[in-house]
Amino acid sequence: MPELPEVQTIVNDLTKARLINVPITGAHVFWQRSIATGSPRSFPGQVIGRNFGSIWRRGKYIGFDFNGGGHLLLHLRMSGRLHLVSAGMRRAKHEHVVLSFQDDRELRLYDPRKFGRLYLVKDADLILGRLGPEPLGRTFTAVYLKKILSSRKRLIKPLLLDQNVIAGLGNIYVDEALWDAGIHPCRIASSLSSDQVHGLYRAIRKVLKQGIANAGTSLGTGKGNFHSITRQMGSNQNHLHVYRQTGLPCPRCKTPIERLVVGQRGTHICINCQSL
DNA sequence: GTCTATGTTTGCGG
DNA sequence: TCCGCAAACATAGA
Repeated sequence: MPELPEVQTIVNDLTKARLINVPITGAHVFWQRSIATGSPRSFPGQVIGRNFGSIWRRGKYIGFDFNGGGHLLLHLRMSGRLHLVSAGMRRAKHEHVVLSFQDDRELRLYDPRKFGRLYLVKDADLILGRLGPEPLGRTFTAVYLKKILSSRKRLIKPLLLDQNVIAGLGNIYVDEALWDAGIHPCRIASSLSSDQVHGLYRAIRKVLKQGIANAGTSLGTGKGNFHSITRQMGSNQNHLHVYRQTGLPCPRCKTPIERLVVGQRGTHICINCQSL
């Protein structure tokens, strides 16, 4: 579920919440498989008494650096969220891991589908080492994108979703970027013209920046939506051009948006703007 | 009630 | 290398 803009929104809110340097006084694991490294039973002992020195994002991972060394990494996968609540709050259904802080706040991993994972590691590269560049970072340039695409025979959409090529794109923002650049998701990556690669490069950065500016995309109506740590919803769902807009007119040419499946993922396109 | 889709990643077999 | 599929799960929506 959370892609780069949603994860960045969470990290921004965690930063504002001033959790840095607040000692961890308790840790409880209610769903063992949420802890992906070591034994879940040893998890509390490894974090209690420690505190975070910084909180950051890499791809779709949230990173917590411990003062004194070591990292706690979190991937929210499909349905994971973080809740920051006061310690007195009754534990809600699906809150599977709880970190308690000395100032009576608790950070809780809420994850109905239980795919989210916490990693406790000495070396973050163990988990993040294979990720591609940050699409909003300095190493992600149009030249890099052109080089990557020119050697690949895969379809452009599954390639953009590959975290080892670019870190952080997911289904929503790939559909939006391809529409913005006027590229069909089934184009062979190496077949894009130089102009199309440049357009795609700009589109990727544009849709991600817009997603962050809007504090993420919160789809649907129920409590399953994306929201940040204080349950604040994002507003980017009001600015989508094709994603889940099936049947609605294309904002550029009014052709109805169509839904298809590409690489087993629901895909939304304007067949007029994104011809094959 | 039943069926299907779901924003992610990994690992398998071909 | 690449692709398709299944699995890890629960819930919303048709």
